[in-house]
Amino acid sequence: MGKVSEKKREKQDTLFVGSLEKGLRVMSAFSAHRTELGLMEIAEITGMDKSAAQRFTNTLHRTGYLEKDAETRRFRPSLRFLELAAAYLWSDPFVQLAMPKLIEFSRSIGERVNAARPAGSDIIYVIRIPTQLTSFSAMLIGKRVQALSSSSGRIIVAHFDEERRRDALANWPIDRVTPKTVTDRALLAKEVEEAAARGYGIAVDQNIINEIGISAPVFNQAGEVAGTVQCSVSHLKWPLERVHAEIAPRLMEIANSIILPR
Amino acid sequence: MGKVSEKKREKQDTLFVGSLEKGLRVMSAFSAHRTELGLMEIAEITGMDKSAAQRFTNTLHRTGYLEKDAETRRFRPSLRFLELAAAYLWSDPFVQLAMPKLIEFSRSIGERVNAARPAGSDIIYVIRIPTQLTSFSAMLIGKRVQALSSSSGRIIVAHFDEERRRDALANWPIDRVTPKTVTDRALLAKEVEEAAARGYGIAVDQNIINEIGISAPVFNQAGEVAGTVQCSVSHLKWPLERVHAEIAPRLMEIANSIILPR
DNA sequence: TTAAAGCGTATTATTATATGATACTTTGTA
DNA sequence: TACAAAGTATCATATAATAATACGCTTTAA
Repeated sequence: MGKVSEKKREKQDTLFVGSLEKGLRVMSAFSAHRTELGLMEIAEITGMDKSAAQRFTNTLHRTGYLEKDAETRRFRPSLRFLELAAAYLWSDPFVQLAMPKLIEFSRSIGERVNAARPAGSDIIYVIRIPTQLTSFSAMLIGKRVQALSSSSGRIIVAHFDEERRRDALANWPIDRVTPKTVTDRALLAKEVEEAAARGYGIAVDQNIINEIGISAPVFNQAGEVAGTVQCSVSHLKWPLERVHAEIAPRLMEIANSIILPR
Repeated sequence: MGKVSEKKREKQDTLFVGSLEKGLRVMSAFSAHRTELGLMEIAEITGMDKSAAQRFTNTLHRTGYLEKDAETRRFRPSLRFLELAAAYLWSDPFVQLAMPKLIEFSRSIGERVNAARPAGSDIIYVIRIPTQLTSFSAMLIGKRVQALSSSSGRIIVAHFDEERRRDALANWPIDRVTPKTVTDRALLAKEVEEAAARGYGIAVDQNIINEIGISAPVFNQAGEVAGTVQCSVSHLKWPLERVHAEIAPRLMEIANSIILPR
């Protein structure tokens, strides 16, 4: 049913090129858990028939966006995917402004430092400066994390107006990631309130055990949180008091020094 | 003329979806120097007429791949571009294997450490661990650099067989980037020979003044250079003797410890 | 060793879908 | 204020994408 009306809308709109959308769907079929896909898998994931998968897959291969293993005939993303990332990074003033300050901070603090952007009910990391060994995913640029389980997401929501905040707290997904991930929405509301009061977000053991995340907000001219600068430290090395006393103020200072255009 | 035969080939091949290719062309219109584009600019860059640019642009916008400034009506890459990068990074075993070792190395040496992959006559950076402030472009993942002007490219070419090496040295582009960029192909051949003899690549002042790049090769099962691990240091801080004595051996050790599949 | 199933590849007729010309609207500038 | 340039909307047409079908190869089970 949804599919029918969707098709109808597309059909009526001659400014929407369905083939492009399908090709993009093939590209985004690849992810952390789908690093290498065969034709039939792609067909299944994208909801296309074999022929369609064949065509788009072939086109992406010929244009250099997909690698094809000659033996297994399976596809993988190519370096072109990374080049697109470079184009994004050049276009984002937040990244350009934050980068030098975060490098400096990372040098002085010796801990992992990141920057993120809100993306719906998630955040996406746009800068990652690894200094300590952790899980691979904690070093990945472009990684998507559910907002409510991250320090960044919490300070973002904390600056929403009443209505949006209520909506986010009621409806945004909160899947359990670690045994300590807070999934109780009332508790989460408390966390967000505290973040609002403090001015920065905190997340303890939410995505990785023994990890504390601290996030300070960067505002755009409209006064919304357009991004966050973040630091991740080990609980064992950094008791909460020291986090509040030594890390948070410096992150806030960095965040405040970043003035975004428009 | 080339265009005609190209068109013909595409026309005959029903497995090639031209609309997708055009959409991709729009996406890749964005780059370091084209961070924000209007409709007409996109039309010009991609060689499309206004209508085509309108359709693809609109489709990319509606699917969330392009941001559109409501006031200026200009387009910019969206975070989706970064998500694709994450998919690539997950899929590349070299990145996964190299990452922890390079973080460790970066911590101990305190200098910028990178990894790159060959891409035609260029290399593309797949890992960047910034520790010292430099130009923004030197911190960018996905950044493309002409191979012959980089330490990584030189050690890659050094491991080519006779014929490919000759071809690369004769035909690959060598645009001047800094006043000291080596553009003399005979000199470049010397550099590559020396790299072959040493086992690692060196590039002094080639992309950034006062910068020394050092690259060690990582081989795949077929014995080709599939990637490089690299370190960038300041000439002022690191005289060449120390680079050879202290950095190169450690990079070689790291490179040798990375065993790529297939 | 053979049969069967599953996957990737190739070819085709059909028409849905992308196309590009044109006209309209808005924006910015002389 | 008027003109030019950029963005937006509409539409008839045929190109170019489609999905069905058939083929060949590899893997697994009988």
